[in-house]
Amino acid sequence: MNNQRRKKLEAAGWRVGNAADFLGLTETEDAFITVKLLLSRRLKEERERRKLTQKEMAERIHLTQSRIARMEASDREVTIDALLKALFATGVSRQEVAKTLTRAA
Amino acid sequence: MNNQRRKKLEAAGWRVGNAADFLGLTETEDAFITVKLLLSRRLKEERERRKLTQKEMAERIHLTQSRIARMEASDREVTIDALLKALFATGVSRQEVAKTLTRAA
DNA sequence: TGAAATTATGCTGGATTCGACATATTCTCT
DNA sequence: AGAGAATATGTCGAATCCAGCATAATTTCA
Repeated sequence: MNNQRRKKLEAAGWRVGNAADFLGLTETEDAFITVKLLLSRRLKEERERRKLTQKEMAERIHLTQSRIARMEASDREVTIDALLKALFATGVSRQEVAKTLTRAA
Repeated sequence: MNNQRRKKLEAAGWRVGNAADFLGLTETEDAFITVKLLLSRRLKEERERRKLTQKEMAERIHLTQSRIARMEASDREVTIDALLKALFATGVSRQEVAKTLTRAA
């Protein structure tokens, strides 16, 4: 199992090594997790582009460092709602978000 | 206040007639609600294009009619996560979702 | 008009997520 | 290696969301 897939499964709440390897993800789950992954990556890119630490980023958009960390990790408990709010608060436009979603998984 | 704005405010949990008219929404809130509105519209369009009732639609993607109704209404309690899952379950692709987000608010 | 179908809204208990803080782990230098 | 910065993870109470069911309101059409 490659690393990309491993991360995707873990984000979905799977523990690598269980039945997911055999069952696979449904297309719906796959598309959903991909969106989440793309948005979390974009959030991290935005932060790095601005050369900010997670702490600094958090302060600017009124969150905590831990929350930013989990968002960037595309953690299970993080919703797409939360990611979008963070991206918009960071100044990313709706059009840019749309473009991000077209990226290859 | 036009109808578009009224719906947007109500979706955000405002009761029309309160201070929102004077304060306005922040840009972040506005972008977020707009995304939600565009996705809920798309969901309704998909259903109507297939000439399905909410009940039929609900059965196909394993939800209830009331849930579909609230999603299409862009109800406050409905998350973007839920809307995306419904859209993907309906067969809309990630690329199509992205395109939907570029529509005019 | 009025019955049937369709859509919208009220409610509730259980599950999930959020924000916040503490602490652990990893990374980056010298 | 070791200090300090940066990032990741554990936990918890409060807030929010979800599924499901009942019922109200609206629409359709004979």
